Amino acid sequence: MVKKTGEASRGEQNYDPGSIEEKWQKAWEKEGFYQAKDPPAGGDKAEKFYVLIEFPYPSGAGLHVGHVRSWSAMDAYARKKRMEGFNVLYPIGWDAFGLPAENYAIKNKIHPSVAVSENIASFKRQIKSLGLSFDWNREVNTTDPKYYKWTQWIFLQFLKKGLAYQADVPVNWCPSCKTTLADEEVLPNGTHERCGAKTEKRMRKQWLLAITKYADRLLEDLKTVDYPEMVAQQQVNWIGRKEGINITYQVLGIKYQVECFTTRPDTNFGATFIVLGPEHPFVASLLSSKFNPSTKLRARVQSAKLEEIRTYVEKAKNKSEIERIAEGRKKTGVFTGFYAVNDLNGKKLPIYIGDFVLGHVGTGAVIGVPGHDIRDFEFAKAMDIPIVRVVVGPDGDTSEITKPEQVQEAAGTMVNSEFLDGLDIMAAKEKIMDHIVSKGWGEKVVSYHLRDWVFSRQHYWGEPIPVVYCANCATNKISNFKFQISNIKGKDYAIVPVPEEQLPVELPYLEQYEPATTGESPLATVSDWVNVACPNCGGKARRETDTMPNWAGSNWYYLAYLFANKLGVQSSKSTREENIFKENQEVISYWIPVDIYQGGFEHTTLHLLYSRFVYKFLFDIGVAPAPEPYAKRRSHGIVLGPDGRKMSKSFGNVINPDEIVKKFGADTLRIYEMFMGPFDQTIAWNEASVEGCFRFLKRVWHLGIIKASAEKTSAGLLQKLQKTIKKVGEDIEWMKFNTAVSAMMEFVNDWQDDKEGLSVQDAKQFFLILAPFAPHAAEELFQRIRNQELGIKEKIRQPRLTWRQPAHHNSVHDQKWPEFDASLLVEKEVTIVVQVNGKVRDVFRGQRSEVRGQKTIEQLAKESAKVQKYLEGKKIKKVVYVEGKLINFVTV
RNA sequence: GCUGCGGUGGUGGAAUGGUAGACACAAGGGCCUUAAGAGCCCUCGUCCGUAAAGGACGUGAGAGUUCGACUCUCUCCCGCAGCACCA
Repeated sequence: MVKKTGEASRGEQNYDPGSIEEKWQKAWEKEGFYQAKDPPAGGDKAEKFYVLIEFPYPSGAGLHVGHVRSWSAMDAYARKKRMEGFNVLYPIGWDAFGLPAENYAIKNKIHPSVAVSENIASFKRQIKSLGLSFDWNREVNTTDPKYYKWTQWIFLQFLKKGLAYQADVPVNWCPSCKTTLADEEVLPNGTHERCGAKTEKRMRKQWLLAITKYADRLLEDLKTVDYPEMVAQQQVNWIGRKEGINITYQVLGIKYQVECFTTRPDTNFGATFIVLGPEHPFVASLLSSKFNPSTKLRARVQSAKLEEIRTYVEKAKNKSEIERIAEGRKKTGVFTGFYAVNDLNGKKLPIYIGDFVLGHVGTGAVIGVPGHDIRDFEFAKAMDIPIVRVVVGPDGDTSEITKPEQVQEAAGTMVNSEFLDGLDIMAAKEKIMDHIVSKGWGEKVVSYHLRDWVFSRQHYWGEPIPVVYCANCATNKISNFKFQISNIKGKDYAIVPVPEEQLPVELPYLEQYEPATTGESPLATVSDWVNVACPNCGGKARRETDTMPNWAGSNWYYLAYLFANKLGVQSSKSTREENIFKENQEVISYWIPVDIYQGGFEHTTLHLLYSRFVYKFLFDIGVAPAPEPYAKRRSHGIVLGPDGRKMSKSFGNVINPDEIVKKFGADTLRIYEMFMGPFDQTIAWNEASVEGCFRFLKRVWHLGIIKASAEKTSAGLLQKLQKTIKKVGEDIEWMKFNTAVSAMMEFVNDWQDDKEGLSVQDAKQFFLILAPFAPHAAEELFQRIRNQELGIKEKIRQPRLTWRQPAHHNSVHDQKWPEFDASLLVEKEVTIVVQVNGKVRDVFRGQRSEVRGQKTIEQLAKESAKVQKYLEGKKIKKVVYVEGKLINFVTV
């Protein structure tokens, strides 16, 4: 834009974010202003502060205003911490492996590696236009071989410790696309999100990480960290620790025992049946051709009966999610013909198969106590099994249980239970557990909802799992053989880890990266990559073709930032064993734990739990310094479209941050996103309100130029300034960004109303507290006022900015966070509320020195006609007086 | 069903036991302007009262604790999120 000289000065009076924001962004970047300092050997004692945001997945859709919301807020937080003198680390990187990138690539016919680097470039440009104080020097990218070398290394450590293992697990299979699917690709109705075909479950050998081994610690250590209640509770539920007992029941007539897990052994005298899940091993052996019941039993298990069982089990196993939901909680089942015996009372318990019993929960077999468990009740009703009452609830009902609402699940007193009678259920539980254990009928166990983490994907765009399958090693058990064995199509293979010095196992560049129709990863088709010499015996071997899930790279990225520039310095030919974590111990122990980790609620039981697990493992192998990675976790609410719906292309309600920046500037966008509402709450976008924030900045700008040179700030305005400094500081600390902004708005309103305005010194103070929120405007105003100052004193005609060496010492962002003058906070004038029976009847204002003392106030209050009206003819029973605040007359 | 969070003007929200509705948006009116925009000023919970004064009611519903409750306790209703036939 070309301006005539004469207009320049007038032009500069107007707030024009376009003309200042980029200029400052460049200046800050040039100065490396936001680069965190690693602990200097023995020097600098600046306390560290690690602010972490969840690194973005660089999607093709570009930056979302939701990103902006949380990053701006955390940026304000980080900036304030910096101004308080902390050595702040606020890094960013890219979580770029995984399905979304692969799908985006398939859809747009761009290779994922190309798509990712394009998307990163545009994300970067967008992020940089927001003036966020990220330390770009530490950028990491999970798809960079230098990075995933260490993701693979971590996997090998798991393997070494036996915590990575293979098992047959059900996977989602799309019969139409002929590919395995991740859970997130299957819609809740059981169909494939891309093609809409009904998916199936198939068993497949997968890699698993033994997170359940860490369940207790993941649970226990939640007490040592500061997470929002909702997040901590969700993890507790997800881990789902339950103490109970596995009771063994002898099956009558054959040599077989059924184990049932229960948390309610106290009700065991009321047991009338056993139900096995369709996946239970007894069911399988019953149906297998090898099953050969004794002649005596054959009478009971007729082949017709077996057919019935077979049909039921087949049907149950093939039931889709939809069918189960459609059936609701209706119970079905089939009698096996077998009985087991309850050692407690010698009762015969018929054994059923029912699909409400899940194979993976407990022991996959349930002891049925229909009087005291609603599902058991429903099953008993459906199968016509007797119901026995063994607990009397608080309602004292001792009648026969015939209706679901009579089922006594909670608190009560034992009956019909021999030596337990009369006991409270909790006491009974203790007593019977000891009894059963001492008799050898069962053992106390802890069960978890959490299950081991399936760590394989049959997709292209992920970290290759760094192992090799070698048949020779397996058959010949070459030199101190220590490998796990994998049986593939009937043949044994040794699972040979790729030697650490050969990492990374690079993902080969593939033209055809679509999921293969064999159910294998597309990598399986690359024979010159797959076929490899066994690192152990040198013989012919095959690489693992599965890749890691998209969570793998995000498990440790917050550690990678700490030595981002040292990733992959080693030459690939080296034979030296490296351990980048060990080599960077000093840096890691300086920065860890993360002081505040900010991210979405949706990651609570996924990324957040997984990364805690991985970190604990790193701690156990001696490369991480503390038992928990994140000291504090906070989550942000979602930004919805203007229509109150989730932003989505199909609704056409997506707000593009670029457009807001273009129209109003980054500062307005940042302020609005912080002002829109409480940080952890879901809020709909409102463009009109964005304009309000723009108006606020325009006002600040205007006042900063014309009303910031008073000789002395008036007492009233000065006090307001002190209050605002205090409030803004506290609100940032409490992450109440919305009220911090409104406090500044209040102040600016007062500033505007004030005749004289602020003194230069006081105006600077205001720009300091504005700086974390509107970094560009605050910087520009701060520099202008500074130039003005210098100009007056030193007669330097400096048209621009005093950005001199050491440059950033002049920046508003390198000033000390202002302190408020507590003595000025005390209001000279106070308002005393006069209440009669708690209702406000009058209000006094006056000098604090005058309007004080209960006697004085009581006197004043009683003189008020408004108050008299309500006291007339009443006897005052009590007077409540709060100094400087209120007086309340309580009448009879 | 379980767990967690929430319910306050036309709207987003503020108020952590002491004047409910800060701040902002929307709406209405005015000033300025040839006009538009921008900016500035005023009104703005509901009802009664003539506009003022003044009054009554009011934070999902009901009860309780308290001199005093949006705030604490209990019961219920509704909404959101996560988990869910978890034995």
